[in-house]
Amino acid sequence: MSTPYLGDFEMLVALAVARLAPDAYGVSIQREITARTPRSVTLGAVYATLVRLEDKRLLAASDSAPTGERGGRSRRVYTLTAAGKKAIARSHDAVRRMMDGLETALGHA
Amino acid sequence: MSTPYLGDFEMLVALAVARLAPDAYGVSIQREITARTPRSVTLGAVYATLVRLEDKRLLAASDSAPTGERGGRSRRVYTLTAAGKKAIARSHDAVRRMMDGLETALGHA
DNA sequence: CTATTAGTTCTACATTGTAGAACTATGTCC
DNA sequence: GGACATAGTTCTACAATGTAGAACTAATAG
Repeated sequence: MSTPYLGDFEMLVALAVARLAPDAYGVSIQREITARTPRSVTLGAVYATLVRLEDKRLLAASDSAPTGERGGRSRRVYTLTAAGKKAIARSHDAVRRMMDGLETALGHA
Repeated sequence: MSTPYLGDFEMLVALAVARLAPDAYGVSIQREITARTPRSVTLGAVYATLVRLEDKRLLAASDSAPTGERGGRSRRVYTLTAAGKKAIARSHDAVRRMMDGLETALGHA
């Protein structure tokens, strides 16, 4: 299959990974999304989505060393692959094209 | 439930309805999406999504009179409700906020 | 060695995405 | 009016994504 389109939540997770690089892992991703959007996000949702994006090779993962803080165990850290960046671009592009010239009609100029 | 977030395909269908008003119906919506994006779309997918968006009161439907053309039977015509416009704005906004300042990092300046 | 904390995985289910076949209504032409 | 072509919609069935919450694991502090 060629580069897929991302689901809406996959899109947010992928963008969070891009923002947080090179420190994107489950907890920081959840924090980033809830901080920047009004959307409420559980950790379960984030982790499930990370696994799926990794399966599709849109993200690559590696395990970090423990942090030294109390409870600071090793993190599973994600980065975007080239295919991942392409998937973001394609998905966003489709929306952009459908929105083109529609701003006024929708009332949020 | 307050205004929901749209799935990625729901978003494209809702935007097509906005573009095509007041002539948005199954077939024209499919045409619009395939014309403006590289995404392939079956009619089954479009109709299923229209029903779901109508159930959620994001779209309102009415039946038109037959067109007079050969085979031109009555169409089920859709328009966006206020809640529908809000859902588009909310969904797009979440992505916009997550993308903010990220353009260069993703390589599609 | 017990408590506390950061982090991840598992389980289960709801919603959304998708394709293709079946069906229905309209007009044309003889 | 009845065969037929055509525009349009609905149905059926399943795959992928979204979601919540509980369970689990690994680390440090005391």
